[in-house]
Amino acid sequence: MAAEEPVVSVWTRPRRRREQPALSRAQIVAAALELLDAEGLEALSMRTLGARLDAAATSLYRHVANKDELLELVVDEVYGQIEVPEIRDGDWRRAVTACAASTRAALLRHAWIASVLGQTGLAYLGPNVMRLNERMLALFETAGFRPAEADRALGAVMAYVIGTATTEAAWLTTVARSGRTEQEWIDRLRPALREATKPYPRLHALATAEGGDAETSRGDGFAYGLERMLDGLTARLTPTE
Amino acid sequence: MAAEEPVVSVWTRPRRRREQPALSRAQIVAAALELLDAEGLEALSMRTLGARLDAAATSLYRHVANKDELLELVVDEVYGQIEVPEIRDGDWRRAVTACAASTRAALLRHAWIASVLGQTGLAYLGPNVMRLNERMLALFETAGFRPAEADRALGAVMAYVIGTATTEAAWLTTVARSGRTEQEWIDRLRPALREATKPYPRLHALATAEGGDAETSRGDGFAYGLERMLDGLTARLTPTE
DNA sequence: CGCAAGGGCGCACGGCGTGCGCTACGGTGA
DNA sequence: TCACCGTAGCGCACGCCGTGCGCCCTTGCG
Repeated sequence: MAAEEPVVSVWTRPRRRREQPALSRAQIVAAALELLDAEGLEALSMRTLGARLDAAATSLYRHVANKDELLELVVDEVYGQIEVPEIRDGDWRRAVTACAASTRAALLRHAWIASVLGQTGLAYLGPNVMRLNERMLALFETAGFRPAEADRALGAVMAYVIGTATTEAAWLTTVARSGRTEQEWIDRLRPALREATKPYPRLHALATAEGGDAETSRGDGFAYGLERMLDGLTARLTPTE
Repeated sequence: MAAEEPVVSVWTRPRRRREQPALSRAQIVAAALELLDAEGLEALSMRTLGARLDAAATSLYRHVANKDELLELVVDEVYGQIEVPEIRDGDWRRAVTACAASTRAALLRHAWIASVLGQTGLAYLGPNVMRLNERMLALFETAGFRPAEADRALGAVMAYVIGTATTEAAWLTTVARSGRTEQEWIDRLRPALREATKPYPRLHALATAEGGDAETSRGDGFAYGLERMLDGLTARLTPTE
């Protein structure tokens, strides 16, 4: 990583091609994403990011206005990883469920994003976010919702997914900082939890109950709430009376 | 605010009373909350907070381990503002709806919290969070859910509320930074939005449609999703067949 | 072959969180 | 009454951070 001998002859000097200016926005965003995934949000500084790219921190500012803008770009990159399947056999629930799972997976794969969503929200106009929203909207309209309600329905599902994933991501970040596996961390936390929940009988009962595998338990919880939300939305499409 | 003449005689020197040690954890948390509400997350530094309390930054560390811990305390304080009503006439939906509205209101009243939830989540053991969870759990159990499912149901509703409120809070933070009212900001943004959504017919239609009052529209969206979630949960209590 | 454009960088500024060790105050036992 | 000691408050300093400024060198163009 350290720079080589500074003495370089004219012949060995690396020639920088202007067509590939050694630094590009795409490269910077990719490196930032990699660093964030590997070391978390607080590890991302313009200096360390520059070092990863063999560049000075200030060089980045030729390609990115500031750190906040860089984060917006990285977030949009993550949204680009979310898949929206086509509806098969008119089964829109299956499609929405798959899309929700893909979103949750993307957010958990990049758990640092939970801290960033509170700043950017989804209000900005990144191309991947727009494309994603358009496709999801199409999905709900195909399911039978009129445009205005499709928007509401999409918002409801996404709010649930984001709420779940945000909470999970925060938890996973805490676990990761502890340097242990999720199960180890839980086992280690359990005595304190049992003690702390003593004044609260219902929480205490839950804390005492056996939990099974932590990861699948989280997945089940996510699926449960999503099912309920979809049940409620389905009822809007097929009035029972 | 500036310190007075440094020359003080023995007689005029202010006497510090040990019974009220000039600084207390509660005071610090209260001042931090005030500062966060007034100026946002990035305005909170240990130095400025100290200045607000006529104290040096490092003095705060006698009462608080570090800034992260301080934030946890403030978050718990906010959760203390959430009200959980009793169930009247067996109408648990009304109670849950009121509780959800109270939660949303608290989160929007302190919009900076959206950025912090991604770090702390709800996994920590603050007394107000515990009390709140216990009472909400009781609410769902009274509604008829068996304990394990009551936990899931509560988690689902809270995830939705947090997801909505987080997104709204991020939006409100952006608006606040612009120094304009929400409506002004929307009107100003609309041309850019219309332009950006051109390649996406469905988004474009939504962007072009008249919106009515922004704040009530947000409230309606929140109510819509919550209703759907509660519909889905209700179905679990009263199997149709 | 000279020149303008612009990418990369060294430097510096002001601000951050926080560890360390000193000071002085006030309650306590002799 | 007085010496003592636990502890709140603070000044200083360290190593980070984001980022503005102005210089230099490369490069493609006329």
